[in-house]
Amino acid sequence: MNPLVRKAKKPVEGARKSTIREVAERAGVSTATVSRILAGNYPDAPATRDRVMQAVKELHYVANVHARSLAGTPTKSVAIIVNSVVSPHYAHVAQGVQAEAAAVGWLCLIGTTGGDAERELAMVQLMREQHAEAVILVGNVLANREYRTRMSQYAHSLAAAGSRLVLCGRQPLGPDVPAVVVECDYTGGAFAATSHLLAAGHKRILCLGRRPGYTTAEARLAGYRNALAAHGIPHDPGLEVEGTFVREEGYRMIKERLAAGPRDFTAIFAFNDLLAAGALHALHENGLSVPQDVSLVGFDDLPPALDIGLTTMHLPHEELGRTAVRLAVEHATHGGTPPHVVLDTHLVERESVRPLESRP
Amino acid sequence: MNPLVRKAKKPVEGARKSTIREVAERAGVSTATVSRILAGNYPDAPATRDRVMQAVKELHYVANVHARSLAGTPTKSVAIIVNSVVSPHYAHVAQGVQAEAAAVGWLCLIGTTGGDAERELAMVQLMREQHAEAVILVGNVLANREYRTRMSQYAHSLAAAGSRLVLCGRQPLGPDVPAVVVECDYTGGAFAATSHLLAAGHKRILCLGRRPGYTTAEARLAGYRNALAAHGIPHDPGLEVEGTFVREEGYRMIKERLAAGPRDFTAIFAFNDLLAAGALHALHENGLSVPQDVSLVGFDDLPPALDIGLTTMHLPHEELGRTAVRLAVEHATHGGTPPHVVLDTHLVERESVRPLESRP
DNA sequence: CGCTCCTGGGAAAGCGCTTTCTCAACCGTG
DNA sequence: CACGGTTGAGAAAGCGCTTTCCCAGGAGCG
Repeated sequence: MNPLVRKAKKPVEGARKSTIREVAERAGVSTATVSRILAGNYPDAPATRDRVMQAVKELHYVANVHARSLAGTPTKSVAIIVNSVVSPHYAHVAQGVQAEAAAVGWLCLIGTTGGDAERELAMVQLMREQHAEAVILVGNVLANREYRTRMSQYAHSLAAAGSRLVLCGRQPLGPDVPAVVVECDYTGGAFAATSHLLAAGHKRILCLGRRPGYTTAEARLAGYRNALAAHGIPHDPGLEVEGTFVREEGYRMIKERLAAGPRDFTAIFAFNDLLAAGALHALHENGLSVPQDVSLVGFDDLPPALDIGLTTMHLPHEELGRTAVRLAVEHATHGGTPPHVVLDTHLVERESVRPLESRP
Repeated sequence: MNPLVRKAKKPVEGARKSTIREVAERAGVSTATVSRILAGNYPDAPATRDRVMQAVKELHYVANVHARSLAGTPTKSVAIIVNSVVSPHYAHVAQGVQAEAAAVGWLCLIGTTGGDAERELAMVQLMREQHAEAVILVGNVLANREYRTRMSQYAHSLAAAGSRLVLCGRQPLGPDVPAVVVECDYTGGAFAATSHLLAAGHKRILCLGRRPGYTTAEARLAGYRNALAAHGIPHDPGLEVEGTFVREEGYRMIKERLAAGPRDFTAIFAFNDLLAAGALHALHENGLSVPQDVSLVGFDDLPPALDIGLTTMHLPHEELGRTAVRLAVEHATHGGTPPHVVLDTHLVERESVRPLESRP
């Protein structure tokens, strides 16, 4: 049933958790009384109350969540599933989710997939078993046919169980799939970033991070192309460099390109800041400086950006996470069609762009 | 009882989770049979098996973890509590924890404290209710008397319940407190970092991040002082700058110091990379460059380090997390005295240190 | 052919809690 | 002093699952 392994092993010592019965006995009352006093929603005599609290303290008693859940006072929780926690974008979203969950007293479960669709599906399944109020999926994934089908199924069964699937920074699965969607305007952002470069007079703009089939990459590429088109610049596929969204790739892309022949671009639009950082490194190694020789724009406005003075598109990462759980909660409470919100992005100007001098 | 709020709200629609009984009825068998077939640990007739699996599929059935836990097949989980997920160090540790947990099929719960001891205690309590196999506490905290007492109590009651408290990158609470400890050799690392600067001929070394009462800061300060002493350099309290471990603070420290008077140091040892990044920024603003004018060493070897070419102490962040859960598991299985391991650190040389020219 | 031995599956007893439902005691009133 | 209205607390019924314990039927044996 469950695709994730579960090894069974016995603890070596007979460690025991104290039960409500033991507390009741020690306090000389019934379990019902203990339960009520702990819940604090019932008239209670101070004397009894004290005795119970005393027993609780002495026994280090904590209620068993599982029993409590079964009996009708479930602990709410929300699950977040990301590629990796170390990637700044995911980390920020996770932070937002965690913060918002904590604010309403919910627990936060977390799982990572390493970018593997198979593991992601398994994680969703696991979280479904946990009866999380919402399962939040963040970011990039290769959205092929089979994946969509399976994920739609999960969305449905999650919804049938009163939970929600939340897609965060990811395109909707389809019109009839009951999934909450919260994303940023990637296409618009990419449009703005590219336009910024175009406004500075750049015409040969390399873009880094093309990745067919991956939703986030495709959205940015679309924005890039739209901007070019809007400025009447012919679109050159040779300027669209393929690769994943990691630092090393940015480095590789530029290194290889500069090694391959004379420089045929005056600016770079990197699809994320990591890529930009890697690219910058490669440029420096080739004696090129930013923005003197090459202008550079990133996407994300995450930690590396500030350190390298990168002009970049700011994304409301943490807000993405917060909104995800807020929306999930609201939707679970009020019902209706699953919301789909698009958060805005804006350009943050630092020191990596300079107008292109028009040569006479 | 529970210090965290729990709001109760009713879902708007009658969303229902299917139960094992419904599956049993649909398949025309008893619940016992369904349970056994799902567990797969019992001889079963293929025909029955197929009927059951069919029903499971049709009903989108997933077992209720809570019921299952109660009935004796608990889902194991491990909880990690950090200041914040966005801080790279915590993120890496969390990644390690998550990965290791996933490897043994455990669930990973996460909570953040924002550096507040009160919230940390509340989180431990919450995780205790969840019956996590281990509660992992990461990093810095103001370890005052009251905090220690309370945390020791939690350690004891966690241990009494067959769980473990794991302190990650934090000093032990005391000899008789049943807590697993895994940390890095901060003092040794700080010693090495400072020695590296000393070996390059620097004698006036500013150190950034003094913070009395905070264990991690104090360990680094001790290493710094030890190194100075080992080289017979008189120890100047005026060179120990106080502040928290964030970028802005590093910037502030250097900015204020340079504004206050002539530069009285030739090198800087920052207690973490964020501080170093901030300091670098301030140096640049003052027309000082690294390593030409000032040598700089950081601590952590986390993302900003690579981008700014920082020579720094490498810490095995992710390994810290992995070890934490591994140790907790082992200790829960085999018992004995709680282990205490210290992981090694090493210097990573980049381009931020240069030998001091001895002026004639 | 009568016996034991497997194999497959049902009944039912909990796991630890919450929550009706019930009831005893006690209060103040007319 | 009898009586309705509080207040405080117990008994017991589940919540959804796992797991003994138990039993029917067929295979294998002497």
